[in-house]
Amino acid sequence: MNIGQASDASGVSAKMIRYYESVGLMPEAGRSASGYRVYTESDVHMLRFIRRSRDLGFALDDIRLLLGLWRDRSRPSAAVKEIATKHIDDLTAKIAELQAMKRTLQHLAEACHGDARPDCPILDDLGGPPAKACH
Amino acid sequence: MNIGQASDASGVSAKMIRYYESVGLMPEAGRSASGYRVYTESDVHMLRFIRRSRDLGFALDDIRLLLGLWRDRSRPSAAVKEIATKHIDDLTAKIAELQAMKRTLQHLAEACHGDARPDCPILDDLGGPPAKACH
DNA sequence: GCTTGACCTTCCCATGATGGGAAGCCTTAT
DNA sequence: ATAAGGCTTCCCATCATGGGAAGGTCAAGC
Repeated sequence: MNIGQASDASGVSAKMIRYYESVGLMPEAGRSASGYRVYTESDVHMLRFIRRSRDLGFALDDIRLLLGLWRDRSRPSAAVKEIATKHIDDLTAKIAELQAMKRTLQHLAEACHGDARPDCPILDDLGGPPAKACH
Repeated sequence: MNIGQASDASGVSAKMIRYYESVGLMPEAGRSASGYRVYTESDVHMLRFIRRSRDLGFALDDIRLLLGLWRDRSRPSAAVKEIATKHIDDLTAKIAELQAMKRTLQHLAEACHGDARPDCPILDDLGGPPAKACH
């Protein structure tokens, strides 16, 4: 199968398939006589694994580890869970950060008339003292 | 005031101050006889505005607009509120995306023993069919 | 005056994951 | 045989930030 078919079958763009190969996430693909990359069902399976991992927000470095554990059929599940738990913690922190931004902005936006008048608590806050908005 | 002092006073790194100038977010700074950038209190004020805006997650392009409105003392507050509201919507979408990842990962992690045994629902999901985890 | 250390300058490179596009070769169907 | 579409590599761009090198400047102490 050529890269286009592997892309369609896995949901990973051809561009990304080449990139994953270049950074060692995928093994070097076989080549046809004319130099085209050739993929097997097993490769497509691995690409789907990567795709799903990316969809869950794992970084490529994490996926590298996860792929290693996936291949190692005697891995301890604790090793996998550890990576996942760490990622959950990262997500939790990121979510909290974004929610804090959102909360502050909502307070400011609520206080802003949003009409033709120029006075604006949002700009007042941005330009004002480094005091934190209350909540 | 030199760039180091402006950095300390604004909380924006010297590296970033130069960058903001290079992309036109800050006006070109004045220069001393020897070529050092020279900053005024007003510049520091603008840098703090940028800093605060970044802390709230605004992109530099948005900050460019916000700075324009800040300077324009006859702006309609609606213009400011529109930018803020759009950003709140972006944050809301991003938060939802991360929460969906987190939820799925939590279900998977709960189902994983996390011990020395090799069977692992997390890897099963990643390597399995593209079916969605239930919730 | 001269040295030293802290500061400043510009320039290049790296990040992370992805896409765009060009120039050129290969394959397949008409 | 020709055209269309797929493949190759290579370079560039994103977005905001930091690291670091090579070299000029300033201020303080001797």
